[in-house]
Amino acid sequence: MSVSFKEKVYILAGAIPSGKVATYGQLAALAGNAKAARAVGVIMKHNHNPLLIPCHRVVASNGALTGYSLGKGISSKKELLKKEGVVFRGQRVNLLKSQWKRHI
DNA sequence: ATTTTGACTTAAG
DNA sequence: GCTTAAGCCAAAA
Repeated sequence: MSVSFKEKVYILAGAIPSGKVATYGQLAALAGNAKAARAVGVIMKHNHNPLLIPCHRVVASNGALTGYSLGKGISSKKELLKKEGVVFRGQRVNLLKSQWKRHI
């Protein structure tokens, strides 16, 4: 393959529209390996393009906000998502309404 | 080349 | 709903 797994993840992450969120597992699956969700997390942490890669739109499968390397971390991430219109259910994101569904 | 790590996920109690 | 345990993968050291 021409592009590495992480490059696909970057591309996919960058394709997440505003107001929507995707799970690590989802990105991993779209990137080619549904079981590489962990790797996706590591990649996100190591990412160096926060402007091109809205990693704040990537959440855990249960809708919880796990990590964030910018601002105040989770707090900043949550506020940012809220601002974008993502539906929150308390401390977690309502994936039923705000999960990004890629147009196959 | 090998080992460690980590922003995950699912299953079970 | 929360905690514990185990599985699985790619990237970094």
